[in-house]
Amino acid sequence: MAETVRWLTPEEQRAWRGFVRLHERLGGRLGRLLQSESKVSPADFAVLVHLTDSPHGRQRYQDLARSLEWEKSRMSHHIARMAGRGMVVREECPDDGRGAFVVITDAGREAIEAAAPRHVEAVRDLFLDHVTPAELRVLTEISERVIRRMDEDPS
Amino acid sequence: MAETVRWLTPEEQRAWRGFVRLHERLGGRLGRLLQSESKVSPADFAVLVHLTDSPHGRQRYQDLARSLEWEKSRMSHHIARMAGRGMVVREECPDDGRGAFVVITDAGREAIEAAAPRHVEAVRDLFLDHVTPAELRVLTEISERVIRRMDEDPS
DNA sequence: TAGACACGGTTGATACATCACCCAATGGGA
DNA sequence: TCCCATTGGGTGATGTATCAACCGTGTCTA
Repeated sequence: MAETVRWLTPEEQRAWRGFVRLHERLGGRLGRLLQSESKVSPADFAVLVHLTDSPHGRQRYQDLARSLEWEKSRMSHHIARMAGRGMVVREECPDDGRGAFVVITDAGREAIEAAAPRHVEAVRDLFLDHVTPAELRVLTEISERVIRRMDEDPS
Repeated sequence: MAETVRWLTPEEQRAWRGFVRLHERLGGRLGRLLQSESKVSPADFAVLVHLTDSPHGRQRYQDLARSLEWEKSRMSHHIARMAGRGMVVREECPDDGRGAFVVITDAGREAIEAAAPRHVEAVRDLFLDHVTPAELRVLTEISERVIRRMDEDPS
């Protein structure tokens, strides 16, 4: 079995390593920047973005988890910590006795509004400004195609 | 200041989110696969790959940290855990009283040789097989260009 | 040759992710 | 109507990442 492995060609190897490293570095910098300048971690940021995108700044735990592709356990722990820092609150759901909402607070809105401009600027400085529109289209297409494949085949 | 932010255009937004999500999903799957089938975490895997690439399967902590872009602290903690599991050993450095080597063990070699084929196969199945050679070249170029920029400007 | 400073690595505290379970509410059949 | 599988969420243990502070060793220079 091990003898039939199709190892990566040099170009494939280079592409794959480059891709992995790109994300590592980019993610690292953006994360550090967010955290150092605004007391909002990348995870916090993602949660807050989704909440501000939702009506009344509220979402069910599960829906949030699905759109962030987090496990419910992670969501639960993380929201608890964020609630502890006053950025969100947990709210019971009257319709469904089991369910719960997570709702953004004023402090949460302030936090993300403070963090967003620097974040967007950094995404530009570090990434978008160095990619041509044509390349960007290729990247978008690759990403969406591969993600679609993974959706179809939950392995 | 907040008024002068160049927010992302819809295409940029789509590209950026796609890129971020692509890595999240791909990384998640590959990591889970690695861990579930071989008792080697993605971090372990990276360390072992670098060690097998080095003469005598040994490298200085710092060198390893630099090429993986880890902090020395992370390296220290992680190697300690890997040593606990018998995949590597720590070795004093005679030339430099401060320094130390990390050396792969036979068990470490077995572990990575067991894990690599499945990993490569998954990288293909999930990613490379869905990207054309031309797209792959674009991706490589983007990655290397952006990484180069970050090297030049350590912000 | 004595400081002073840089380097290589370690440690402990804290935050975070994941896993394996748990629990209660729900909703569909038999 | 009862039963039971499913769903929405929570919990605690464990492994991992990050930060800051630390320590001994090496190196440079006054």
